[in-house]
Amino acid sequence: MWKTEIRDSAETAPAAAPAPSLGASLKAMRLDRALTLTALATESGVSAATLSRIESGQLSPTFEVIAKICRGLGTGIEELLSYGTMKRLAGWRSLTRAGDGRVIETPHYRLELLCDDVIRKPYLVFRAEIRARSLDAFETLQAHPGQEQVVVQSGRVRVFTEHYAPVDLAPGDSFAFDSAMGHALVSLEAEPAIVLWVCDLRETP
Amino acid sequence: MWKTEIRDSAETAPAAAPAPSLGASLKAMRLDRALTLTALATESGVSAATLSRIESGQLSPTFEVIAKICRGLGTGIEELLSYGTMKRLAGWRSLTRAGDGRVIETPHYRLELLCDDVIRKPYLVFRAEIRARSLDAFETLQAHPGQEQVVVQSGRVRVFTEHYAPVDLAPGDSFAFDSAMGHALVSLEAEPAIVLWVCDLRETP
DNA sequence: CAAGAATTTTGCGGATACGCAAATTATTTC
DNA sequence: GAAATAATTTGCGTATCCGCAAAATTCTTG
Repeated sequence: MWKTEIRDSAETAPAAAPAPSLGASLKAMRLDRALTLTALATESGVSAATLSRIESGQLSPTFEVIAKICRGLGTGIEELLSYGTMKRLAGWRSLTRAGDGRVIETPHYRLELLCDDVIRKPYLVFRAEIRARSLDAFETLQAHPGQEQVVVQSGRVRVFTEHYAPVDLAPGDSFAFDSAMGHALVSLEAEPAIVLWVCDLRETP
Repeated sequence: MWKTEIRDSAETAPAAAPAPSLGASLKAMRLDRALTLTALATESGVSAATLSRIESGQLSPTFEVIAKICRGLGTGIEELLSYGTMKRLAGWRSLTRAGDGRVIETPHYRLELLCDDVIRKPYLVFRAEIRARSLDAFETLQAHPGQEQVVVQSGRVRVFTEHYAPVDLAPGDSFAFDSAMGHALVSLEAEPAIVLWVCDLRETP
């Protein structure tokens, strides 16, 4: 049906936990920037002693000092925590032949996911057949965090979004929107319309 | 050419600083999930007293308890910290009519960006005309952080990627890959192939 | 509005983090 | 290779965190 090949992967970390080791990450980042403990101490306003103990894992720093350190390093917490710990998956690729995608059926759409076996992709791409013919078919408009974009392949579709007048799209047209608005697509013709759909579920920052 | 409409936006926050207020964010997140302090306490293993003092800002928690709280909430640190402080841009949308996208010409491709006036979109979608006929035309393979996915619309294309044998794609086929591998697309026919291209430049974490 | 339950806040004691300064270890220089 | 300098680690005292249990507050319910 579909397959992904993976070239090179590092072992997975304990998962959800915010950080395997703050100390190691901090040390790695500091050394990569060629900073001494005392230098970072002056830069961040956290004593070298404390930095030392954090790096050696014999102390769980206060949020206040974490913030100071980040400011001193000019970085965000997330980057600091994940530094050096990137479970990088290099050189992957994935192929889905025409018609071979995983299919999801809903009352209104028929979705065919393309290359959805890749876990780390932050977005989804699927081919959708728009079957709904009118807004009445929808009980409520879909709304969720993230954003999406459609490109019409064939047929004509009308896009309803919460705060706006509907927009009609012909083949070749593209439409992007904040998924937080309720939204729905309907076909304007008897024949189901086909659209390419890109969907990113991440919170819009 | 294109236009974006914006519905509602909140003012921007002080930027780089790791967190304006951890307490406020935590409280917001906890309340949004309809959790009581005691409930979160059992969930996270941090006493309700401590949680209370964190929320009211009279205590700078240890990294250890921050981690526990995140685990209890099933969230990452970054999301927790930025919760409620999102410079959210709600209800935007953007339309590009067929042929109206911004065009970028390269020796090998003709790219038409779709809905590229939306700044906060973490990915790019464009329609590409593949003109290159052989790998020789490329000096070096493109490589950059991120990942991309193509869906063939018409024509037949061959995808070269650094560590693999080339893959041939026919209309309807879709192919996703890590952009860190060198990559190039060529048309297998005289007529330029048309592909829909989704490109996410963010570092694969 | 009073009685009851649930949620949040406040004392308090023990544990821990943090900065200063001294001691140890690593690096450089003559 | 010894002396000097730089970098990191180790006592130690104070300030702060954190959990337990009790007090105060808010939310139900008759």
